[in-house]
Amino acid sequence: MAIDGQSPTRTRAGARQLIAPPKTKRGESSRAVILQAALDLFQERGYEATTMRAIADRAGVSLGGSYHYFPSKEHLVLEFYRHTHELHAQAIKPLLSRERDLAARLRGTVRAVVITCEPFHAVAGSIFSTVANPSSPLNPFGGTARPLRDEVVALYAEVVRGSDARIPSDIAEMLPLTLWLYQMGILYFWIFDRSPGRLRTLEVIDETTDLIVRLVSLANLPVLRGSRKRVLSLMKAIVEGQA
Amino acid sequence: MAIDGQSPTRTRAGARQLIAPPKTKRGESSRAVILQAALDLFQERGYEATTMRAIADRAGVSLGGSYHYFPSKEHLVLEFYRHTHELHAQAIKPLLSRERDLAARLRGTVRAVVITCEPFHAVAGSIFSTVANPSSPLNPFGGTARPLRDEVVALYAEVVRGSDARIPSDIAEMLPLTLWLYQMGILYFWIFDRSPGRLRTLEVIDETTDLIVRLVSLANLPVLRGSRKRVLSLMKAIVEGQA
DNA sequence: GCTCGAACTTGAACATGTTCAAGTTAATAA
DNA sequence: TTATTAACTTGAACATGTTCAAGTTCGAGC
Repeated sequence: MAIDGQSPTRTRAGARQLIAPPKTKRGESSRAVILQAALDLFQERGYEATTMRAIADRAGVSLGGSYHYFPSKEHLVLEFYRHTHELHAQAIKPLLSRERDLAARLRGTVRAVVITCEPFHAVAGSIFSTVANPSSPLNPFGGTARPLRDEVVALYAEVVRGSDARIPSDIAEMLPLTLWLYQMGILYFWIFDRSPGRLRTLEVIDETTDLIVRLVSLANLPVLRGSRKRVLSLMKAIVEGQA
Repeated sequence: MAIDGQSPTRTRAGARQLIAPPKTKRGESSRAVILQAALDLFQERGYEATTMRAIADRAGVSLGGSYHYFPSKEHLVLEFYRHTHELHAQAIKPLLSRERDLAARLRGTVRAVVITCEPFHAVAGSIFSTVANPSSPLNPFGGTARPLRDEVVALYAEVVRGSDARIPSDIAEMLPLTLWLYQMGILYFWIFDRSPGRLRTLEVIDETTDLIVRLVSLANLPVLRGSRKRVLSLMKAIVEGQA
């Protein structure tokens, strides 16, 4: 028995290991068919109820097959996550090119998140918890999922940049990351939301986006100057320490 | 193959089932010895690296033994969580009876959280992710862990109540829950903190507790009245909808 | 002291994520 | 055409959390 704090058979080894993309036509098609099977099954049954054996079955490959292309089951979820991000980005394109009001842009963007994710609502809980795990490759503060997180943050940067709101530069710098974090909070709320049509979440989104925009505009008040400076420099320190 | 979104062998059944407390001396001692073994092992090796077989071994019972007293491995963590809560409550007793300044009470309380949890820092990540899982019995928004969460919220109510700060009643009502949520955020930051002596977390605590107290005192400003009302009624609606 | 049954204990069996040594395929070089 | 070899595929084997039918213990009631 190992006493060194590591299990003798640490099953997470593969999770850190990079896997080269397919090198042949056959490989490409195998990867695609496995991924599609996984995406479908996650949506049909949820994360935990989807077994690697079921994925292999539906993809028409053998059990070990997926592991040639994806280091772990979690990595398959990462692709799932990327997929919904692309749906979301696509969905808000018209809004972002038409609307200039910051509150409306923000509201529309966050509403689009939960609307895009609605088909996966039943599944979302277990995925979220995997995402929250600091040692998971899906953790947005960690390594593997970092690029995807940066894409989402960039999307919120675009929400802010394309608006006609005049925002002090120190706030504008931190706002996208803050909004991403805020979106995570909304998603967590949405997971617990059992109201019909997820109306409660939509209400909370409307109310909070409005509040955020109002708070940003209030931040210039003399009484708030001090706190604002402190908040922003704290956030900056945290972000920099993280990188 | 089941297509109904439930795995044919749902292994979470036991997790919801209540288990009666031991009825005999032998049962009591078995439960205690299993729990102690689990607590020790979690601390030594972490959550994932601790196997049910190892717990059974150290406790001197057979593999299935634990399942007579704890419905799942996660329920053993719940006890672990309760244990640290008790350590924490004990640790801040002197502070709460001596100090009256709100900022100092809050700072001391939150500092005590991370100091109490320090021995489990390496383990905390996997535990946190279990806690975040909406379908886990450990989830504080869910069922089983609710009483424990209420205890922690009550502790923050005491932090506020025992201070000499004069806080508007509508804020005072929501503050304990907010502070509990804030503490969760700090813990999540702390999990990622690799600075020596966890100094960065302590700095963030000092800065943020100060900011919170300052914000509370600013909330009476006329310009902030509107936002404050909206924030508080939103929070109230959320809390009530949750229950 | 004896019996009965609830409380407790056991460990084989199961489903699952992951590993890996061995096998198969097919594109390129000769 | 044939040989070479990297890419790809396979499925048995492993460790693990959990279940459960079958056994054991021991105190209450006679």
